[in-house]
Amino acid sequence: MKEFIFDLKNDGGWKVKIYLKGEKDTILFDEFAPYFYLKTPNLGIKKEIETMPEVAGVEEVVKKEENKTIRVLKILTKSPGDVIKLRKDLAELGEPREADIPYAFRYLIDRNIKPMMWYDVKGSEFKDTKQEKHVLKACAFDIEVNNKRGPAVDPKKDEVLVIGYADDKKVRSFYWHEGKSNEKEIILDFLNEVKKKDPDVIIGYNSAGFDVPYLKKRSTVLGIDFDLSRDGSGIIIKPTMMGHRADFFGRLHLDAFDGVSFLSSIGAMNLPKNELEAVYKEMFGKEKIDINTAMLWKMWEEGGKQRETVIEYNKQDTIAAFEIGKEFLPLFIELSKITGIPIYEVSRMSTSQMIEWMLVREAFKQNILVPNTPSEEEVKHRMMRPIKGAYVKTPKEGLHEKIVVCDFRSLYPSLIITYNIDKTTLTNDCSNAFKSPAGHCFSKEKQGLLPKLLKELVETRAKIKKEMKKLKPGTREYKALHYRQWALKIIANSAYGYLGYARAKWYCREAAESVTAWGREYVQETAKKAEEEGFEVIYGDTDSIFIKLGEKTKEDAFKFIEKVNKNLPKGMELEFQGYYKRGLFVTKREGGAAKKKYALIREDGTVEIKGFELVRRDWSKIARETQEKVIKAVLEEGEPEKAVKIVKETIQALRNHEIKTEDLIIYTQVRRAVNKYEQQAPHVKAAKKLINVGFKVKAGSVLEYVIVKGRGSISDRAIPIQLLKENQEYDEEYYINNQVLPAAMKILRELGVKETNLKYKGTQEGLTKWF
DNA sequence: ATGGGTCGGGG
DNA sequence: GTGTACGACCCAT
Repeated sequence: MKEFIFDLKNDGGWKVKIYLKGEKDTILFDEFAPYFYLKTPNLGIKKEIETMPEVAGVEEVVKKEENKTIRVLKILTKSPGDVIKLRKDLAELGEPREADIPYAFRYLIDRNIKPMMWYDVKGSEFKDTKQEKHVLKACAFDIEVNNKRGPAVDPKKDEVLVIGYADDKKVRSFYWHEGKSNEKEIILDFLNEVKKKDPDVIIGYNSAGFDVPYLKKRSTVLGIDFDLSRDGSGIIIKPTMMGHRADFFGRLHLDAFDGVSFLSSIGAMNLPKNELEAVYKEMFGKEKIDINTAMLWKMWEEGGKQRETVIEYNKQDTIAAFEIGKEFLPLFIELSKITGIPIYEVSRMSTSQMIEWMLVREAFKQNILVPNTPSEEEVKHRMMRPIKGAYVKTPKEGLHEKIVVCDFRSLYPSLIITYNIDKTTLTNDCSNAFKSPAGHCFSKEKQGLLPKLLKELVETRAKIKKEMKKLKPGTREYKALHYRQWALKIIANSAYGYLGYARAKWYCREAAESVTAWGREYVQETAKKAEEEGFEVIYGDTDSIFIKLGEKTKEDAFKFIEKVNKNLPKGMELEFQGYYKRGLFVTKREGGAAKKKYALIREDGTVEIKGFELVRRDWSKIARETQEKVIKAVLEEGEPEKAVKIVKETIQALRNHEIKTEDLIIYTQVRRAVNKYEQQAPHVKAAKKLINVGFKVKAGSVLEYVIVKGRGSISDRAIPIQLLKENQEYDEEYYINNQVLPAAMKILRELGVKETNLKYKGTQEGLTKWF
């Protein structure tokens, strides 16, 4: 029967529990022995190890390490957990190896099978078969809870007010109706709705960090069994370094926030805040209602229209989470199929970790003994010695017109493949090797693990791109291929990062250094050629150069690109990236080095901004909005006059106290018990003020505060909005000097505008002193 | 300057 | 899971 692995977990002993989907859903229990290796000079200890109670058997096996053949002990254990114990107990007798590979991963690697790939499954035999499409049923949910006691909501005390549910056909709201239903019933109704739908995927937004753990704990208080699994095995919530993970067997818990974080981490999404409202707008261009969540309980208590607004807000959040989650699902499916890592794991993993698991798979195929993950000490040591990075040409500061940007297509992956750059090919013997500008040699004799992997990724992607050209954009087939090529691109582009990733098993400083050294050479060489051709090069970064056309035309630029390409090695290519009518370039003052900081405007008026964003939510809306307006005005006008006017008007409005409180709120989270802070930061003091009047503030609460006028430090004057009195005056000087001006000056400084020109009223004086 | 502390989403 | 992020920014020194 044609099936694919949708979920799997350790089921105790030597058993893997696998959720198979296909024509019908089945659960397969497959036998698999947990094991690890011991590299030891004394293979004779085999007999002694065999007598240990956790050991099920010991074999002497041959493995490859650093191109040599070695003999190691393969130790089979009675249960997966025994590996942890034994790797500690046996550390004195040798070096435990491959003892940190999760049981389910080990199973998938050793059986050479991947989740979401279709197989002809007979018993526990998996035979490759033609790929079919996945039909997965999805739904989303979102909860609102009573936050009357303050921002620290507690499932032991604060009731669930609304649960929103959405799938592709239906949207429902479960909420309190006095006299009609109670809290227990709305949770049961929600569970019932999920049971009826029997979804494969349950989507939420920060649902692993909040909604699922909250509902589970709240249900315990109410005496309900809150279970979303398909086999009654419950919900497993595990605290992690940051937030939680929440699993239920047989269904995928897709936290759309993980998807957003992932896209942010690879630079595919760049929002100041990854909050649902902003993400939804960015991805779908649609607005949704937003309420001040600190006031949610009040709106609820007021009833009538106010309560309806809360229900509508919840409904829209649920729909937004559903739509966002559905966008990520095909990407994660493809990443899972490529890497062989289950979807939930892949959705929470960095690209370096994905590369690592793919290398582990490749090493297994080649019978190579996998290197151990470095110790924390070694990680620190690696991080202390940064790798010399890419070439960044100090930009010619200020405004420029008529700019052509060209870049090398997949520069780093091309270099790794072309020069066989890898930990496993690094050699002192430079006779039959590529020698990098950094002075390291990489053997030509045998293809390295990473170059092999990368070549496959790049070639597969090229094939897919070719197939896509035959298809109509927008069709289902086209979309499926689009996600596959995207996933391949994401992984290929992170190969360089892996070489310099301090926690990597195949970390190789020399390799990483060589990639950037070759990269610098190609980019600098190209920039030089451009100047020889009479272009002015105003900026260059990693794999791109920005050239100013001046008296030349776009066609001249195309001819130049063609000329460069004639002299590049096979697999490398310079491409035209875009044309911009104007651009603002900045040299980051801090640290002295030139950094990625520019804003460009296209002919159609759209703006591309790099490096300016005020990314954190502890900047007020007024500061962020002013900065955005300033950038746009400068690029549109080509001079700072309009931007200066905008800033001055904002400052005047602040002085006149015309700015809404909403635009002044600074959001910061307290991450621990408030009395455990050493530094009395504004949000800590704000939290203390709340506690003093009886609000509960716990680790995890987000403080919303405004800096008001009065005595003492900024922290002393940070007032949580719950305690803000009507007509209480905000500290306009703080908002001018610590928020609006720093934000605006990040841009205007580059155009010679002085802070004093913006601050004081004399407009005429200011305008004459720009340059 | 540098290094240690803190943050992120949700209500 | 046989595992525990990470990069940006703050303040204090």
